[in-house]
Amino acid sequence: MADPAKRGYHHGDLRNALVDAAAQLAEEGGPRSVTIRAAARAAGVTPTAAYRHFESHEQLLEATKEQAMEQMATAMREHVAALPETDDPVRRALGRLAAIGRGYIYFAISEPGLFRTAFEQGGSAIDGDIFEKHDAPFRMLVEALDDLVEVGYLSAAYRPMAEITAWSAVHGFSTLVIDGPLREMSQQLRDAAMGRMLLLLARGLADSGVSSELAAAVLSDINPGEEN
Amino acid sequence: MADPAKRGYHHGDLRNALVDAAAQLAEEGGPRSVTIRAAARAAGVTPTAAYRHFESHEQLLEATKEQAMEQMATAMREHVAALPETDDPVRRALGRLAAIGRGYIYFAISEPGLFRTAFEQGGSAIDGDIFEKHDAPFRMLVEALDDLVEVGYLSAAYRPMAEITAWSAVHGFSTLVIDGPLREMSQQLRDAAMGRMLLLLARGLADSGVSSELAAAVLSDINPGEEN
DNA sequence: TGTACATCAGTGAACGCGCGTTCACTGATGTAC
DNA sequence: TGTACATCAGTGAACGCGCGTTCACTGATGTAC
Repeated sequence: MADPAKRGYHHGDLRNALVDAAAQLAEEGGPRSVTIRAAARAAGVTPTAAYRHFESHEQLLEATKEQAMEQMATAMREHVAALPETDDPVRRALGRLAAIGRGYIYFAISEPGLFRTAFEQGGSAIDGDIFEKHDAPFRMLVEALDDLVEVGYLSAAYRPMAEITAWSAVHGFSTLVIDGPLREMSQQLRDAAMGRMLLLLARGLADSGVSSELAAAVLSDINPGEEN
Repeated sequence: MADPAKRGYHHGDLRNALVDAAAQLAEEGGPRSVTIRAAARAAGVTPTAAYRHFESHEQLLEATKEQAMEQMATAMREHVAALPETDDPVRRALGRLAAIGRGYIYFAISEPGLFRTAFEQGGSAIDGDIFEKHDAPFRMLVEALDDLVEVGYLSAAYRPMAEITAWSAVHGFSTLVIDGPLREMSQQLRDAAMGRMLLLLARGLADSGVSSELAAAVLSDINPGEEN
């Protein structure tokens, strides 16, 4: 029954097959391409069959969004994991923040269809209290910022809502680059712009006692050109 | 012939009427709602008639985007114009940058459909050289940053590509708030978050010689609660 | 000032498309005995 | 181990929808004489 190789009249794992197909569609054509009919077609099944597993088109899209978000979180974690080791806790914390940002941006650039799908209007909101941090990528960001405080780089006075600023900058950069007016930038210029942005962000977060040369040093430490 | 009140068999100003109708549709339902048929319907005309003025649906959408962008530029200019006068050139320049950002964000919040339409995939790109600054809102930003250098707040070393950082932060904030996970934030929290973001941005841009208290002072000068 | 006529800006009907969704159905599966 | 049968997961045909676009057309406009 749980044998995925088995394909007969009963599919066995149609729900997952539909979501995978939908993610594939999203990857190629963004959220607009995610339709019940197309997903069913790709899964080799009648459109009606999809209604055994999803009540409506909206539910399929919702599931696809979640999958896209998971793929994004995975990509980000890989960036963090690839960070070179260091004994300096400030460098480590700052490097981690930058890696999170770069992971986010590179995912958007390499998988624009999935990125757009993940943030299509009406995803899960961070409701009411911002501290109910339930999304994986968001949680990573929160932890990185907490780390920066612990380590003495970010003063407690500037900590509140810092995740929103960091997130806004990185998210805005991503969307301007994939959909917006920065679309036709060369990769070289784009990487440079990203570096400047992460640097200004790090400077904005730095405690007054911290030299801004530190941020510049840490950020230039990490070679940004190895990806995509 | 140019009498707009005249409505007979010949409309007289159908192209503009169609774009206006399309903008109205965009305002209500975003770019997806902009269709030739719906615009023609709203203008009281047959779909076919639209083809006298636009070659395709895509052209109508393009014209609608431009209109949305113009409305946005107007809203931003109003924010800048409403700035209190001051003799301190640094305060003036910094205040102007913040007003531009607030204008951008408030437009997105009060006219999300138009905002989404303006930035729908495939707008006019800032091609090749970033210094071909042909978009009105973008030009405002460039000028504000140039001002900040002239006035001694932003050092020349951090000037290059600073517009991208500023734009990214403000744009990202806007989209996260209208479409993304910050959708359900209270207005109060949202305004506070925006204030923090503009403050961190101003700190990131500040020359090392400039006290970060200045940025805080300038930004809190401007009462952010009067709008929307 | 009047008229013939080219041009222009609309109409109305129709096409094919892919979509979401519903209906009555049927073949496959697994379980009770 | 075999069988009857309920349940489950599909099929296939059909619906109505709004869309972009094209066709042959016609009424209104403006201009040359």
